[in-house]
Order: sequence, then C-alpha cells, then structure tokens
Amino acid sequence: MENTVIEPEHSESACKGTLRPIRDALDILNGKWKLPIIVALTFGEKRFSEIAKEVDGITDRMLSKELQDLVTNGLVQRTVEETFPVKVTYSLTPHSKSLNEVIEALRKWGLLHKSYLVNRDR
Amino acid sequence: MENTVIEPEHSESACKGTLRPIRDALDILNGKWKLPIIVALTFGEKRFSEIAKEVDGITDRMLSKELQDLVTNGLVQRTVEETFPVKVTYSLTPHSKSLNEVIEALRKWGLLHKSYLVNRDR
DNA sequence: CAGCATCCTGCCTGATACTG
DNA sequence: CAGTATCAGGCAGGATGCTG
Repeated sequence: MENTVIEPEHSESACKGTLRPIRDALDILNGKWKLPIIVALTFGEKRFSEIAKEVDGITDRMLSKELQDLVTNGLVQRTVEETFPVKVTYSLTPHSKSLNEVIEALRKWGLLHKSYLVNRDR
Repeated sequence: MENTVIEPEHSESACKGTLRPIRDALDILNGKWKLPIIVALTFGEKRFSEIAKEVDGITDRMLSKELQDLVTNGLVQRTVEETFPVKVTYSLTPHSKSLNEVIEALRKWGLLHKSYLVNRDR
C-alpha cells in the first residue's frame, strides 16, 4: 500500500499541500509576459504584430519565445492561413479560458494595491 | 460593480487599460517566492526559520530579501520581541489579506491545469 | 509580416561562511 | 535563532539585425 503522505491534521503539511498547486501554476505563468499576452488575446484572436503592439515593451524575441511556451502548454493556439503573405493568428484555447479568474483577481488586486499605496504614502 | 464599460471602438485602449493593473500586480508579486511566502503566512504568524521550512527550496538569503520586499510593499509585518534570544515573527498585514482571491484562483488553476495535462497526454 | 540568430547584461538564485 | 556578506553561475530578458 502506498504511504499516505498527507496528514490533514498537521498544519505544516496542509500548508505544503496548498503550496504545491500554486507553485505549479506559477511555473507555467512565470516571467513577465505570459499573462499580459494571454490578456491581449482575450480581446480576440490576433496576429503576431498586433500582440506586439498591445503588450507594451515586449520584443519580438520574447514574444516569439513566450508564444511557443504558451502553445506547448496548451494555452494558446497557433493558426496558419496559407495565403500570401502567410497570415498567422494566435488565439486562446478553451483551456486558457480557465485563467479568467486568475486574471480578474490579479487585475482587481493591482488596482486595490495602487490605491493602497496612494493612501499610505499620503 | 458598475460595469466598467468597454468601448467597442477602442479595443486596443481597452486592452492596454486592462493590462496596466495586471502588470502592476505582477511587478509586486514577481519572482518565484513571494506568493509561496505569503501563503505560508496565511496559516498564521511564523518565525524566519519556520517559513524557511515551509517554503521548499528557498535559501536564507532569498527569504531575507523577499521578506524585505514584502514588508516594503506593506504585505508583511515584521515584529521583534526583545527577549533573548531575540524572537522575530512575520505575519500578514490586513492589506495582504486582499490577495486571498488571487491565491485561491491560482491554486484552483494549478490543480485544473494539472488534470488538463493528464488528460491531454494520455 | 512573422519570427529566428546573435550578442550582451543584469538579476535571480544558490552555496558557503560569518555575526549578534 | 535571525539574519547578512561574499562569490559565482545561469538564465531571463533587452537590442539589433536578418531571413522567408
């Protein structure tokens, strides 16, 4: 039988159990750009250059790399239309829609924290 | 609660407006450790070494640095008891409680994503 | 337009040792 | 116990230029 590694009564274990999924999530969403890219795509499918325009300060190199990561992790879909010139569009996958809650929570907290700082430093 | 109306004609502006608070939040919560530290503290105030034990893999140096950041940003409170040896405890500030929603959303998404990967790779 | 190659820099991070 | 000092490595991320 498997060792049951989880003892619910120990708060330390409870803490670590809570931590694991959070670390998992942070590992996928790590870095400065992934969430901003996803947010840009929540407004609809976009082309490479359109995303670059929306996400302030990102370079082509970073955008390229981050998009690859996102595709690999099933968060973004890449579609190539064989026109000329080739038209490549990126869009969110159904699975990435599940990030809405995370994004909304972050957005709200960003606003809250800003107003907190204003009040504190006044 | 009022619907923050999104003007259809300026979808680019709407996107960037949404992006700013998210970038703000990510700037505060950046790095590998800040959220895990905060989560560890949601289970109650803790001493330096206790946090180090809960947050897997963190070094003293990192913990020290990150705690300073968190104190600076008003998310963590540092309390010194002048006993001998000195006892230092860290706890969340009321303001950092507002991160609960973010943390919960991340945790849920971490679990969701893991099950997504399992299904996909099977 | 889409996106990769190259180069470069700073920061994140780790390991070890040390103080009050 | 609660950190800080120092040294060092690696990788994220920025700037620029080039290809199909």
